[in-house]
Amino acid sequence: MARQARALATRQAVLLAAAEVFDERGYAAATMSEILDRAGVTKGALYFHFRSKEELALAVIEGQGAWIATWAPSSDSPVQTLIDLGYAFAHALLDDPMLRGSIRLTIEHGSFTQPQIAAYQGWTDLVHTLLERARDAGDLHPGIDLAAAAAVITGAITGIQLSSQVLAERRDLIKRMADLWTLLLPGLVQPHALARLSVAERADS
Amino acid sequence: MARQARALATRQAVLLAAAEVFDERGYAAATMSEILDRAGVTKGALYFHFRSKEELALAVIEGQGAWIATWAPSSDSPVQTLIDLGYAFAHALLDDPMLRGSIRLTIEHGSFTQPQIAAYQGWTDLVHTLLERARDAGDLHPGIDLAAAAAVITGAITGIQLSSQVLAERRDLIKRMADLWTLLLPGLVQPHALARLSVAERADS
DNA sequence: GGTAGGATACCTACTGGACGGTATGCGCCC
DNA sequence: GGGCGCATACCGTCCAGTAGGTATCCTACC
Repeated sequence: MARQARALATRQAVLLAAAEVFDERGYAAATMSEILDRAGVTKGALYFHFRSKEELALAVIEGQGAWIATWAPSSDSPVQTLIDLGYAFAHALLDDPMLRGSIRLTIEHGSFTQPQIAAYQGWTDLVHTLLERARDAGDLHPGIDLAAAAAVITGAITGIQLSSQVLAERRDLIKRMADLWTLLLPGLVQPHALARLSVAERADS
Repeated sequence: MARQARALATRQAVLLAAAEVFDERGYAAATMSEILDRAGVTKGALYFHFRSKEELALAVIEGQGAWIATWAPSSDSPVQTLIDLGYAFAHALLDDPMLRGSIRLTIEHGSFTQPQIAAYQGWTDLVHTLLERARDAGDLHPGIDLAAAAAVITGAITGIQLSSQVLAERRDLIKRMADLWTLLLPGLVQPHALARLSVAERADS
């Protein structure tokens, strides 16, 4: 697997361009030509690295896994970490074309079905783990169904992000995220824990 | 505008088939041929009623407006009505292909941008109105930002529905809706009002 | 350290098919 | 009998993917 540095660079260029185009047009409406142009690469180069349009899309979707993998807890408090995760995700959506394309492809449950489920599951698992820690810390209301709460939270964030994109090109995404936590947290965490949380975005990571 | 009955029938057949195909494949991946086949109609008939693929899609999106227009409040309590609206929407998503296609097209912020915003806005306005009534009835926490809450609720329902579709083909949609209300309501309504609500689906409409 | 030779990385031109849309014609209801 | 409603055949375009060639790099042997 001793690849050349140049090869890795073009591969990355293709991935980035593909993520951008997929994000803007969606899978079916995206054309290889536009990806080619934007990457500054020829067809031969692209099809050397990716055997088909679908394989390219799958590689873009994989970007989510990479993002999750590099993410690190930001606080001792699990719930605060969950809130911060939401904001980190929001900022990544605003800044990182790779994640944007990945998210759009995931949301478009289209021809390829399996990997989307994996991507969704990755987020839900992450949230679920944080909720478990919060429960063990005694921060949550007793009797909360963690799996249900994790599914609702990931689903809600998905929808918030989507509606913010359609209605305002994500300009109000951060505010919408704050609004979501304001509404959700009272049903999730106990008052004593709620008092210690910063619902608005915090200064540090 | 005295149209023939037959014409209206084929127009409806085309709309229904289009909604189904758009729902299953998305706008770009949907082909006119498949819509034609499923509607049992020829190209000439379709293009007599709709001048282009885009115009057909817009007509499908309009189905949402029709659904909202026919919907009627189910309870004296505004919040209960809001909850019931969520379940009614969920059932319509499970049963009504027209609404399904319309929702998918709305979610796919694609080539045509304007009407999606209108569709989103229709839902948000409806929720906003119900929240206003709830506030006037003294059911909500004081100081709640109604516009923000309306945006979060519609966004969250959008996302719940979407993740339920991707992960479980909407099989757990009703449960997810119940989970959402369980989490959301404590942050929205005051305890005395919460006690009177039925979060789970009710027997009547 | 120079070069043979194979593998890696990339380029260009092309193809086959599908797709949205149109032109034209024809029967049937009012 | 005229226009509404539909049928059929056709067209130009565009797109994913491929064929086949070329350049660039790495390794190894002398």
